Amino acid sequence: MDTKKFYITTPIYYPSGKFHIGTAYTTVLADTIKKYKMARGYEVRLLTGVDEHGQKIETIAKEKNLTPQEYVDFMAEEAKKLWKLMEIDYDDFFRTTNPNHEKVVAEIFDKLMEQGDIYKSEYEGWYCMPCETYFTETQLVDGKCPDCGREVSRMKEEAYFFNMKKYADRLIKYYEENPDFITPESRKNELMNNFLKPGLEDLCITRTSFDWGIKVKKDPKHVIYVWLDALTNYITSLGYMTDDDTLMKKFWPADLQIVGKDIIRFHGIYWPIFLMALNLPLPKQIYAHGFVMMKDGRMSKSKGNVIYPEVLVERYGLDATRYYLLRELPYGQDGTFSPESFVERFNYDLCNDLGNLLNRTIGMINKYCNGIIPKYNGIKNSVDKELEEYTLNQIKVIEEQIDTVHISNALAEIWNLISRANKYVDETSPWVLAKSDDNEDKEKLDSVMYHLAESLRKIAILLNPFITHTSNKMFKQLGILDENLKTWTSLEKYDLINENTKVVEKGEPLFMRLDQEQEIEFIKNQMK
RNA sequence: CGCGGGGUGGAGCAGUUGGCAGCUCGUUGGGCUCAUAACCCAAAGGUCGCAAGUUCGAGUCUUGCCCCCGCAACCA
Repeated sequence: MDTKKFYITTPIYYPSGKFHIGTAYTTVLADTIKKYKMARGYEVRLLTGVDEHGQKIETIAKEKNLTPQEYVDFMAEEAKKLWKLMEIDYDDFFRTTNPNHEKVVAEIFDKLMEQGDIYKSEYEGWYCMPCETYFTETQLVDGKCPDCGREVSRMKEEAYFFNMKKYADRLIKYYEENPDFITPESRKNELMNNFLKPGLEDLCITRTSFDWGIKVKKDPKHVIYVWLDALTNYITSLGYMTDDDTLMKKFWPADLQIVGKDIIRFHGIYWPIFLMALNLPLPKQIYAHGFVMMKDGRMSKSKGNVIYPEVLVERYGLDATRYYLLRELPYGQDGTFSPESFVERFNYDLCNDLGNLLNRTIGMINKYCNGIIPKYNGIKNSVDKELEEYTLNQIKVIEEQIDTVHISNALAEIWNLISRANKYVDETSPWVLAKSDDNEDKEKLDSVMYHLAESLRKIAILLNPFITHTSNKMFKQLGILDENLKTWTSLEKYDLINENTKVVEKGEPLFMRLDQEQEIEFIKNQMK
């Protein structure tokens, strides 16, 4: 029996500056799905990395008095540091300056050239001399360079083009036959209506105006321009067109490629067409997420409203940061970051609902049961059955949400489960049962304590892919050490907790309540 | 008539195939005391952007209009 595989990718990020919270979001999202799939028994491969070539990198490096290579070496380390801080469990950190990648991309270029998919022509556009950059008509601001505001001139240069038109019909058909290929659906419609239906234009894939990139072998004054270079990382990472393509055979096609909505066009159109040209299967699903917005619009340094992930992780912990990001961005849409909502989610969701549920449960098991979780004794309270049924149903709901990448909804559903358990405490009033000498009440009390402990065990399993540290702390406080009780498959059962499972005597709060005003002020001061 | 998204109680949002308008926070009142002054219940509060239409019935479909945001091709 071969294990089920799952290949998930993030984009390779362009290291033109410090990585911000949006980049962290994409990566945390992918990492969470990886952890979930692993819990469900898949062999998962997660790819992330950096896209290191291009004019902009060349320019920035020059400004810093570094060679482009020195600059990207530095930035690659920065990215790795951040992913280490955020405990991203990637399997390959891909860099487009990888010599093997450079070699294969050049070979792919030749292959496509021979096939007749690439042809030589002329690229024409508005050129800004000082910036050494081409712009399209629509990019210009008042007919001037959008970067420096100076005059631009109409220029032509020799360039290679990819024949997109040839594949357009095939791609349209593929969209129609695979409704879940591009998600959310609104993005698919956007691509279909704006680009595919009106007819694709051929894509310029080389430049001669800069040097930092992969050269065309037979025409080395041409540098392969971003997309053919960057997109192919998803397969060169797997050893495509090398002596050892074991990984390629095993993991391609990708199961889920996560991208930001800004680059969906490239992933939804050019990438599949490149794959068709290479006669490779297309990824099963591409998901475009929204942006982390600020109250006053997009994050930008000029607005001084940028928040960096390190700040949040260092002060509030990794789990709070991951939870916030994953919870705050709705499916396929933008979400808003605000200091207020960060502190609120921390206090209400993490401290009050989750942390307090664990704390009160541990407290009661110590007070009423000498710290031992009672043995499962079936349905004793009128609401036991309802709680069990609700829980089992919620698990299905949550799985479905994660499977369809509705991560925020999945967390909301987990919190419904937490709320249900808090309500259960009130419904059963264990403190009343504890005062009774009646034997039946004693059994009822045992049942309540078991059900609470079991609910928390399940919640810890469900939360594990999202906030692993918290999940592990929960297991520890509950005295659940047996790995078999931490597996996803163990969610099906209700009576697994062993006799003589001893909870900790004094439960440490999972999250300490924040001073609202003080912390909002703190976060505001960190925004630049 | 470029395309897409959005306009729902004070704030932020859900609302699948049309069928009594929901959630979180806030407000007000109550309950409980196991717990991190946490938890639970209840109430108040909405002409669902505007107008017309289809229908027994529309936030949900059609048409027109008004606002906000993003994209518009070789800019990651």
